[in-house]
Amino acid sequence: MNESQAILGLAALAQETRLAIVRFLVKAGRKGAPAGMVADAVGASSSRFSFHIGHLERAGLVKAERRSRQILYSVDFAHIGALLAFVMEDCCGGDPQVRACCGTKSAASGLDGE
Amino acid sequence: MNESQAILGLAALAQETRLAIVRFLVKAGRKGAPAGMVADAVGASSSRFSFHIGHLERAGLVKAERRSRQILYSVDFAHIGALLAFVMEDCCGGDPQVRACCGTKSAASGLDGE
DNA sequence: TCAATATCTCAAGAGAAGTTGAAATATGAA
DNA sequence: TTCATATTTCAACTTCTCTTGAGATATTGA
Repeated sequence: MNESQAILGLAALAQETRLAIVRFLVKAGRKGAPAGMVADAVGASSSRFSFHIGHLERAGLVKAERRSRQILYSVDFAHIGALLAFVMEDCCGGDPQVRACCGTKSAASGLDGE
Repeated sequence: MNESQAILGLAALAQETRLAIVRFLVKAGRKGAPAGMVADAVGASSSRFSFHIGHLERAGLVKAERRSRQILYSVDFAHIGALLAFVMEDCCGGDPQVRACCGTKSAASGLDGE
């Protein structure tokens, strides 16, 4: 993960429709979900979905695999992890307060407990 | 941290000049650095710098404090932490592979050891 | 081959983002 | 007040992003 890859990844996540796609695909897990189902779930037309999933794919955040006439999309969890690691380490210098938020279930953000 | 705040934050980081500003301010630490020094460091004109730092400030990633005729900018580490936590928990469902990248010094990204 | 299904690509337009240089504002010193 | 310093705001421009609808491509089955 270098700087331009990170910028691509951050820009890919910084959009409502694309964030919704990622969220849905995360729920779908490693096996992924077909394009049409994801497009429906996020309320996007086929061309709009294609535009955004292409963005996510170019950024490396999702992977595609053709299964007969469908295309299954799935999240590349390792890539998202590497993106977060880049922001935390390379850009924030591994600052303890930043790391604290992620290390153990959103400790510093006060979202939830275990 | 809600979704629109997160999108603002991600978009703020997804730009070369702004990422350079954040990096420099992270090095400057809690006490921050004056606008002119940061602008110089990242090679931006005063108006260009002002445009981008305004973006970062609106996103909540940096804070400003006037010190006589200078304005000191500093990173809001807690806010960046909350942003990363949002992506990890709320958007990636706290997936173990994503969390592994950040929990213990970029384990899964293979960047460095302790 | 023909039709149906699933998805992608293209072109056009609206709107947002980024750059530039000039002018405005705020602060402090002579 | 006048000047110098530090920073922001504005207007004009170019470029990028997003949306829409129409048409193209790929796959399967009759």
